Amino acid sequence: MQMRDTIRESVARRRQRPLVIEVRDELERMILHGEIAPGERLNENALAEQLGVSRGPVREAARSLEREGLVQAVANQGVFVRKLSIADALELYDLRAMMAGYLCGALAGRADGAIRAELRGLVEAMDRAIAAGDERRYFDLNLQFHDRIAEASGAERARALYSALCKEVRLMRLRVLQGEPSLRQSNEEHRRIVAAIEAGDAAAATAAGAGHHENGKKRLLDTIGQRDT
Amino acid sequence: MQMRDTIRESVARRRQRPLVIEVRDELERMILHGEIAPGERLNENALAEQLGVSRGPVREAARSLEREGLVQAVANQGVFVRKLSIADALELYDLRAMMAGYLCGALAGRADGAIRAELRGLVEAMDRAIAAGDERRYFDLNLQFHDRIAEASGAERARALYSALCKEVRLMRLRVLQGEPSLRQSNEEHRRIVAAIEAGDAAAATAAGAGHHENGKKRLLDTIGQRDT
DNA sequence: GGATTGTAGATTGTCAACAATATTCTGTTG
DNA sequence: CAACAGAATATTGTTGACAATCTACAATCC
Repeated sequence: MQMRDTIRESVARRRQRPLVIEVRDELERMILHGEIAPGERLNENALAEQLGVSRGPVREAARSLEREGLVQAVANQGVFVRKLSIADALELYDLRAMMAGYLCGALAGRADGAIRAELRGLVEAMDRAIAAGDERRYFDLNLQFHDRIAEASGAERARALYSALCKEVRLMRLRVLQGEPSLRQSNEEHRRIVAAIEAGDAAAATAAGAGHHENGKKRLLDTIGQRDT
Repeated sequence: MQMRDTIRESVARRRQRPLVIEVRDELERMILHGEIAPGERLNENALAEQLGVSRGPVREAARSLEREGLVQAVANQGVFVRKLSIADALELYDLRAMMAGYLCGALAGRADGAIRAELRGLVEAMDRAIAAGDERRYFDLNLQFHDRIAEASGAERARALYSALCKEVRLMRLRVLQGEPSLRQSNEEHRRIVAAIEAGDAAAATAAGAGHHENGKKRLLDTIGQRDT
């Protein structure tokens, strides 16, 4: 029974963000910024008052965050910011790497001139940031680089999962000041990813994308001084 | 600040499933059984009355399902059962295959005698089901086989994702009556998975697990008569 | 006759109050 | 003084009501 698309489109354009979404985003921000620490409880009353809404939207937002893995609900006790074990974190890194590989592989099969140029430009900009010793800028560009790949890949579900996994990883709150050599190495990997995408080589792009993300796991293992898988 | 375990245990025992969870499970069941068709709206009032609860829990449950990908919420219009495009479905099959591969690989590194024996037993039982021409039983055992791998893998997040992706795939409501030759082939792949796990060969187990799940995608492509990736 | 506008009904969004449960505090007892 | 019992408090679970918004239909105008 689908009517004219023009109507549906205008409806979609007119729709405004419901309060629940606003609340969810704000809670997510608070958690990711460490304003609510892992293991801490999300007090519905306090949050509702603080955000100027009633408890309903806060509860709905919390359910949303629960499915995303950022919080855990316990019956009659409340929802708590998730506390990651080392094993959890290692698994998250694996999954994120897999997802990144998939996104890169998907993009390799469909990248047009615009996104290719954009990715090349980002890699060069990161080179300049390294040369200028601007780690903060490198960090931002790096984020943008991976976001653009995810968006342009056309793999909507994978992009959403990748994004959620990145957020979950941030629950660890690891300080990853990398230093110049590490940055240079990282951008070299970016270059390999772009090369594989431009060559239309999906397998190589998958491998390059996944491999690049496995560094996070390696750093974590170095930090805690283990040497296992 | 942990007090005696006896108290904590009794608390854990006493806690009952909140209404939201019950509602979520019921809604999920209705959607997966096609009682609410893709594209259809979830009427809060009607569902609340039907389930004997108020709209609050229904709304929270819907948010939960939204994150899981089974429904989609539109502001001021309601939440709708997600309608999958062919592209969506293909992506889901890919992601599920990846996740299954990861689970098999993880299990290869930690499978003890009990789970090995259990998996072997399931494969043999599936053989017998094929011989008896009991497709329904094969279907159940197959589900159990993959569930047990997911549980025993120890990869909690991956297991949850795998489970969610399986549910999403079911939104397609594809009839997959396979016929005996296809079943035989499928169980042969199961055997390969178990062999790789028992050999402790993570790479082989990953490949076998992923490969096995790519059949679903092939069947879908056959069905719609395409030959692309 | 077709398009537009206005109105009525249905539905979602939000809230505040009440009930059920968990946590904390305090006094008592062995 | 430690452990327990019970009250007091805080917090979550659930509900029904009200406001905002959308959808469908009918009356009006060109």
